[in-house]
Amino acid sequence: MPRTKPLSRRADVLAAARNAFNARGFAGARMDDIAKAVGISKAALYLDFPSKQALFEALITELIEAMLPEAMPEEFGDIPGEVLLRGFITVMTQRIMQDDMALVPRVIIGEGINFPELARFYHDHVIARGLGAIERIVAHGAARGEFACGDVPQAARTVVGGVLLGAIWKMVFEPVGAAPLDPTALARAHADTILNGLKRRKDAA
Amino acid sequence: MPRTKPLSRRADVLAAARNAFNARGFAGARMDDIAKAVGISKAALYLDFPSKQALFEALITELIEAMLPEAMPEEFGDIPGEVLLRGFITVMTQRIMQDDMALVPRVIIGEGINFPELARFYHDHVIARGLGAIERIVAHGAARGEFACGDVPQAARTVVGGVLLGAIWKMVFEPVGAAPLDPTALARAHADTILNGLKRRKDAA
DNA sequence: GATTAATGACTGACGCGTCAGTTATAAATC
DNA sequence: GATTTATAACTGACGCGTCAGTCATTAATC
Repeated sequence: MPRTKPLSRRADVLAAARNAFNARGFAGARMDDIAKAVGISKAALYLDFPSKQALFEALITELIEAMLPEAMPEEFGDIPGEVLLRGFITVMTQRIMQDDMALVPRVIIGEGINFPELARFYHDHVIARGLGAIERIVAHGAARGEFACGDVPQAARTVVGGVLLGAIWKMVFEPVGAAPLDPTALARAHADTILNGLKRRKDAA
Repeated sequence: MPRTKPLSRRADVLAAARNAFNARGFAGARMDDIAKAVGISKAALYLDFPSKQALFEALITELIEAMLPEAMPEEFGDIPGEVLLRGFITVMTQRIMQDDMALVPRVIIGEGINFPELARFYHDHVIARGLGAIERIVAHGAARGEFACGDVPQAARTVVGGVLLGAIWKMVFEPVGAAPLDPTALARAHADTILNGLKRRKDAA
């Protein structure tokens, strides 16, 4: 009927797809429902996306790209490692627990077997880059004499693990009754634990 | 009177189901394939399990129950908190990264939306109990003057997060090319980071 | 009237679950 | 121990609903 297609429609479709895949998973989501949510027919979806899988991959890829950390500076200069690490944890936590982003890790974990390219993409662009950034921060702190760390790569995994658990908590356990986690409080406490450790310090904190 | 069915068959079916759900997810797994793997007809499956969903739920529930930690002692006595925590992290990591167990967290995360009872069951019996045990250990260490911790519940999440990341790494990222993680090394380094923190200690470690 | 956006109706494939019918075995009977 | 009977275990084939993807057609615009 109408001839001009609104430029915003691709975004509308992706938003509806996000809701559908979020609520039912890839297999459970129906193209008809996505179309209905946008207010168009299912056939019109296929004018924008060649298949359900393509729509899903486009959605997740765009979400991942929107979540990517901006490039970190080459040199950290005089900034203390503690400041850098706290900042990184805070930003990462806030980003990954944002309402419209938290589904990404869950989807990657849940559907990664059926969509290995997505899992690899997420690993290469989010996980590996996040780990790399943390490793650089820790190395920077060690060079300044602030930090002492035996296994930097694994310490970076400890950092990422706590953040990831925040997203999983929000998406998997809160819906079934677990107490909500506040991203800010989580980030601060997580950073505290990782920086100071559990063992009592006889030196000044 | 009638012919008797082998007692081991239920276990065979569950093993085949584990392979199928592991490889293709709930929606992707086919009852026919599971039956074929066991060497019986699909209809025979329905003599043991009333539906695909029931089979899936039985499998995951039994896996969770097999993974449950034995009850912890009421009192920790004179055992140092560091020893308890290292031991707990090691056991937890080894258990969750075992070949036939690692699919459980992935499945809970991935299909939890469609199976809220399973998500709740896993939360209540694995996550909450694990967190509780860690909190008790940390509180024990704090009472002995070994530990100092501002936010015990969140510190427990930092511990669990690193372990969970190990399982996710193994199930999601290793299949797409990431370097394998050794559970023992992971557990030790994770415990090191959490106990000592990244900041250099002026006191003796 | 040519072109393009859009759709409702349709199809093909797939896979869960079912059922009428068969087979194997244990017990009862001779 | 041979024969019959009873019955649980098992199967092949198929019904049925669902849903991704297609197509003939309509309507708007130029």
